[in-house]
Amino acid sequence: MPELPEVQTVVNTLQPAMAGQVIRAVDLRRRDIVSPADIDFPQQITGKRVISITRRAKRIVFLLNDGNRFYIHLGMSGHMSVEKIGTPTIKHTHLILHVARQEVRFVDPRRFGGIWWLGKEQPWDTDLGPEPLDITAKQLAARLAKTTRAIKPALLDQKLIVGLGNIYVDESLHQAGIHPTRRADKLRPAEVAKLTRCIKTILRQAIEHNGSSVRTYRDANGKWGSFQNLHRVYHCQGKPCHRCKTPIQQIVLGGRSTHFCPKCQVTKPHA
DNA sequence: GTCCATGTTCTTTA
DNA sequence: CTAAAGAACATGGA
Repeated sequence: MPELPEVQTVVNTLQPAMAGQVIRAVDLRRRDIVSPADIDFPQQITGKRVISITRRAKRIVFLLNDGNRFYIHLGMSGHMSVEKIGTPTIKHTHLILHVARQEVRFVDPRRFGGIWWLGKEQPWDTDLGPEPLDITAKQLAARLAKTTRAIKPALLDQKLIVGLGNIYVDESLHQAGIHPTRRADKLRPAEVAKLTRCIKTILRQAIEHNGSSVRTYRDANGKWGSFQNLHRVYHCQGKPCHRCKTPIQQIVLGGRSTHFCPKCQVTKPHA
């Protein structure tokens, strides 16, 4: 469920429930969702105050008053929910934090997500590329120039740029008029500039609409996002392109379902 | 039963 | 050696 806009929305909805509050009790129902495995996570966070909840890439980062940090990654099926005390738990509820007069829960059926303990160490995100809302066209161009892969799998690579997943790569490439199979290192500077602008526009709009609920995604208050109603290509195969009426196509690229307009998204740069 | 899924990481191949 | 392609992870819904 989670790409940058969805994770940002979850962060935004967790903040009122948790920021400045003490974690009074911790119920970790599956220890194996915490990395590294030898950390006593409940003991580390019980009684600590949550100073801030922020987002880096698709990670939800918690800073505690003792300087320790940890992050939650939602994986494919993870979600957070703020509940009244005693609300019946659903299947696959792995963690319950008792905060103020509420419970903050982490639920993840497929368990691709989890909790990572960071401690107080300074560098912890060196494996991640730059944030898409901050990146310049020049920066993105320099990174794309280093790979011969197709632009779509390149943009999905979190070492190259973070935050984008299958939905927002397809939507961004469509708005930029770039075919997903184009070689990343063969894009022209003007195309990369447009792509950079389109990525930012799409992500900002998606955040305004509280993300895309294409399957089961909801924010921590159980509210659905609405950006799925504004998708131009993702899951729109067969429907007429918004700009040229050509039916949207769906192919498999890099093992991922990929949606694009065969007319608007050119396979070769203009002469 | 089959196929597919908003993600990441490990293994295999070239 | 490196980069890229493919498989794997675990569960549920169509």
